[in-house]
Formats: sequence, structure tokens, C-alpha cells
Amino acid sequence: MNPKNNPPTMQEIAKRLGVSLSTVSRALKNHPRISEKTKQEVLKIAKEIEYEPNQLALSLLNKRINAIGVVVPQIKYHLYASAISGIEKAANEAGFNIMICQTNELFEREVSIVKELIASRVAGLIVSVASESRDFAHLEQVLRKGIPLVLFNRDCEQLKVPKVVIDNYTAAFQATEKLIESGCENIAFLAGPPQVQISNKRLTGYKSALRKHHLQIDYDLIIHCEFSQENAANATLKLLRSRQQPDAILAFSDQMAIGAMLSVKEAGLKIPEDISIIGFNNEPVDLLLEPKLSSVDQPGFEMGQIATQLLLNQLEENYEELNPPKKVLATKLVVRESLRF
Amino acid sequence: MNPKNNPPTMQEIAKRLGVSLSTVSRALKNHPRISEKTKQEVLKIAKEIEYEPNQLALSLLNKRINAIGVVVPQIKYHLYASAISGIEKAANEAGFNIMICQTNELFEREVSIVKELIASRVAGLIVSVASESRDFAHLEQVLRKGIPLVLFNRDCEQLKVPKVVIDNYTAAFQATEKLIESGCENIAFLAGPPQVQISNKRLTGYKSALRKHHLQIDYDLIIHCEFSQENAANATLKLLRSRQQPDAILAFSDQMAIGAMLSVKEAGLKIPEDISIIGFNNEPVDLLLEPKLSSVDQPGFEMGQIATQLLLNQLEENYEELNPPKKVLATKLVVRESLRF
DNA sequence: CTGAAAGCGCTAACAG
DNA sequence: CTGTTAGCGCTTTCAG
Repeated sequence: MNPKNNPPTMQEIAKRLGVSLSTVSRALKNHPRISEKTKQEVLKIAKEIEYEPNQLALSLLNKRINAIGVVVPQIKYHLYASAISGIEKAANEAGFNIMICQTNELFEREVSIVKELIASRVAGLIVSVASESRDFAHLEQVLRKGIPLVLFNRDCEQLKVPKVVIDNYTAAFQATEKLIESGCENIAFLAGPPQVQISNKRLTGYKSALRKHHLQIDYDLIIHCEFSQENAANATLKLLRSRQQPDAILAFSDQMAIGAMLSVKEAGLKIPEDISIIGFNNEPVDLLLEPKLSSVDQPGFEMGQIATQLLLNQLEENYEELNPPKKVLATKLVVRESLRF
Repeated sequence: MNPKNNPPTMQEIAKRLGVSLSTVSRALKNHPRISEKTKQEVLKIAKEIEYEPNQLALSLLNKRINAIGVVVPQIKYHLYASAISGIEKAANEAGFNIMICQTNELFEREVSIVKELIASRVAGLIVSVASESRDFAHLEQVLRKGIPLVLFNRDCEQLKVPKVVIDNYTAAFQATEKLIESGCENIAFLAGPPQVQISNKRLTGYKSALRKHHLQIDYDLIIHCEFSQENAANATLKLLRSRQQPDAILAFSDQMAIGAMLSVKEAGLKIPEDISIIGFNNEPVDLLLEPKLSSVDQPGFEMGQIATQLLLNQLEENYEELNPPKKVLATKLVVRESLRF
């Protein structure tokens, strides 16, 4: 029992044994040029006093800590929880820890988190930008400082860094086409805030699909709102009261799709008979809804793993900063009961 | 553009200005005994070269980093996601960062995570133990080293440390009583693994309620299984085939309650007419189920905040290690459609 | 008001 | 095989 005591150091081991610090160091890291006997003695004392190497001191020498900073909007979103697991796995395998931070979609938080992670000298950053963020000077600074950075999921065109995203355009295109093929003609799109680039990509995909099938693009059926069930529910209420009632809704996320479902049901309409609905993310909850929600499945875990790989590549000694790679992963529309057949 | 360059140091500022290192240090931290002029010059250059203090060096001096280690089973559980937000808020307000780690309920992971956090010299640890864990030597070591530790939610009686938990006994007692009052007589309990202490507390509460109301305790109606929808669904299948079919199920978690619901429905039984169901955690999904799931609400965010406060108290200079406090928070049974009236 | 020097815990040359 | 030394970036005495 030595509470409040300073943690044991190599210095202490050295003193106890009457050897030099470097001998202890060598013994502890299994250096070849050390006698078996000294080694065992050192190891014994180390165990005795519960010596743990001070990562701080090591990190100061390496000029960086053995950890990757992960910045996401919210860990509770299924996509980010999966991605974090993927990152964690890949990072641990490479001997790195991860420091998870959530921005809660706030720009200010994002800026200060990134700043702090840099100050903590993380080895690199894996980021999915907050929905509020329009200005990316904080990330450009990361680049300027030569700190490895990878973006995932929420892309940001102006930043020239390695990134992993899904093919948002195609995903939305296919989902929209599916709705059209099942007979829907007035398809609404519940988009995210207008500054969210992946939302805009999906919007483009949606419009393309309409155009391809010679359907009019009705701007009353395109609504931008914050990511939340409640906002989406309100937006849907508005949609249902609009001149041209929709017969399908494509939502930016499952959370938003669920908001839509609630409003649709409340209005006494049937899903999918009156209105078909498709969301994004393939959250586990989709299976529990009635009707079961159709959704675009995104490979979150894989996205995390690849993002980490891209980061680790940059950490390699001989990394060449060519054109930063952009991995685009395919999605899969999972058709369930919320779609007419 | 100076990628791969070392980050700027105070040394550099000193050289550029032809002053000493200590002057720069003083200027940067607004020391009283420094001329306004020098200060401004230093500040100007600091901004110019985008100097960021090296937390690593500071931490080495302080012998610890400015962060609290948070160890939870899985961040995706609603309860832990909320608790983390509470911890994050309280920690940030006190100037601390948090390092979130998930054990995935694995004992081995927990041990190695705790070890690494110690090696990284976190200021303290906030932990919710993995379901697998029966041996707590790794946490006792934390105590022995005098590193502040707080447990939350998943209690562990043998560890004498500050903790925040809910009143598991009463919560289960009340839930069971509610079922009894609504006319149920064969109430099953879907428990967690037998080594999980809070599950056993709930079990005790459940039994007490039965006894109070002179109902027989039927051990066929008590099933231990791993926390997962699937396991719970299988366990429920077994229950439904048992000699005495239950007319109510109290589940350790909402995830498990959901598994139970699926099996019950699949068996062609009606909820709540044939079987009433109550879960724990009050997950947002409960509201989306049909019927809406009744659940014991736990104040996750608050639990996180209090846990952090208990940790910060230990960090105070003059902390007296008396009897470690144990905060027991009240829960609230949220009655919804899955209960008969 | 400013500078020099020691030291936080450890590693890595460089000498023996 | 082992010891000595310098240094990672910074704060903090102690001297000017």
C-alpha cells in the first residue's frame, strides 16, 4: 500500500541492484548483450515493485504517442460505433491505441478536439467531420504540420488527404431507382443540412435517377433538415401537407427515416401501401420496426479498418506523398417491408 | 509546407528572438515578471510558426497526462453512450480529456486496456467491468498504485472504491411487483451471466417481490444467458416450451427483452395479452417497438457525471481516503404497451 | 526583468 | 557485458 506514491521507475530498480540505468533498460527490453543473470535479477525486482514503463517518457523520445486520434460526430450512431470497432481492431494489431472523441456535430468542439489531439502528439488522426463544419482550416493545419490524417464517411472535397467513403451518389441513385421501379412517382428526399457534402452527393444521385426515368424534380419534395428523428418527423409532416403528396421517401439516415415513419403512421397512412420508405445505415433497429425498414447498408467496420490502414501507410518510413488515395466502398440496398414490391 | 518536419518548439522561438528558453516559457504563460514587449514578440512568433505546447513534455513533468481513462464493455449500448457523454462533459469542464476504451466484455481485453492506460499515466480511471470478469487483480493493482479509480453501473463488491450504481435490487423488485399487480403469476427472469453482480442483485429483487406476494419461485423460470438479443431469444424459446409457461418476462436489458419479444411473437403469442415484458435501460428503440417496450430507466448521463466528480475529488490535493463513497441512483419504471393494465 | 541549470523517465550512441 | 552521457520539450528554482 503506497498510495499517492510516485510510480516505480527504472532508476529505482537500478539503485536496488547497484547497477546502472542502462543495464536495467537493456534487461527490460531483452537486449542481446546482457548477462542472463542480471536480466533475471532486474526482471524479478521489476515484477516485485510492479514496474510499468512510463509511456510518457517513451513518447517524449519518439516525439509522439502511440495512439491514433479518432474524431466522430457521435459514437452512438451505429455507423460510427462499427467504424470505431474497425479502427480499434486495425490499430491494436499495429500496436496503436485509439483516442475516441465526439464532436456532437459541433464545429467548435471539432476545432478544439483536433487542437488538443495535436498537442497530445497523437501519431495521426482519423476524422469524420461534424455536420456544422464548413471551414476546414483546423484540418488544413494538421496537414501543414505533416501529421497523418485520414477522412472517412463524411467527405470534404477541398481537403486533399487519403479518405474512405461510400459511393453516395450511386447508393442514392440505386435506392431512388428501386422506388421508381416499384411504381413510385413522387419521391421525396429528406436530406441533411445543405453544407453536408455527402448529403449533397446523395441528392445528386437521387436527381439523376429521377431524370433517367423522366420524372420531374419537384423541389417541394426535397427537404433539408438536421439529423434527428424529431426534425425528420416535422419535415415529413410538412411533406404530407404539400401540394403533391409523396408516395415514397428516401431519407439521409435511418434515424430520419424513422422520424418519417412515425409521422406517416400518425397521419393514418400505410407503409408501404401509401408511402414507401428507404433509409441509410442499416441500423439494427430497422429489423425491429413495423414495417421493417429498408436501408442502404454501409460497411462501417470495413471503413474503419481501411481508414486505419491508410493512416498506418502514412506512418511508414518511406511514405511517398503522391496523390492521396480515395477508397470508395460499395453499398448494398437492403430491401425490407417498407418497400412495395 | 513542411511535412515530416518536427513540430515547432519553444527552443525555436527563443533562438529566433535571441532570448532564453525560460523567457519564452514565461511569456507564453503570462508570467508577471516579464516585459510586455518581449511577451508580445514571443506571442507573435509563436502564432507565426503555429507553435502548440507539447503536452507530452508537460505531462512528463506532471507525471501524468491530462486525461481520464474510461473503460466500458461496449460504447454502442445506450447506457454507456449516455454515461460517456456525462463523463465527457464533467471531465472537459474540469480541464480533462477522456480516453474511451471498450472491452467487448472480454476479461483479457480489460486487463490489457487497464495496463496500457496505467502505462500512459492517465490521471484516473472510470470503469464498468466486463461481464466476463471474475478476477479483479488488475483493478486492485490500480488501487495499490494509488491511481484514482471509480466504478460505475457494473458494481463489484470486493473492490473498495468510490462507485456509482443504480439500485438494482429495488429496480427489479418494483418491476416484478408491477407485473404481479397487473395479474401475472408466472414471471420469468432473463438474467445475465451468473458472475455479473448487478444481475444477481436484480435477481434477488425479483425473488423478494415474488416472496412478498406469496408467489412460488420457480427456478425453471430463471434463465442465465449472455447479453444479446439472440441468446435471449433462444432462452425465451426454451421458456415457452417449459412445463409452466410464463405470463411475464423481466429481462436484464432491453436488448434481451427485445430478443424475448421476437420469440414470443414468433410463437404466435400476444404481448401483453399473453405475456407482459419489461426490460432495463430504456433504450430509445423501446418507443419504436410494437408493442412499445416497458423498461427501467437508468440515469446514464448523470451516472457518468457523478462518476467523474468522484474521480475529480480523489484528484484533489487534500483528498482523504475515508470510506469510499457509494452513490446509489434511483431508477424509474417506464410503463408502456408491453404491460397489461 | 532575464538567463543558466537541473530534472521529469527513458533510450541510444559512445566508451570502456 | 556494463557504465556514462546527452537529450526528447518543458517548467522551475536559483542566480543575476
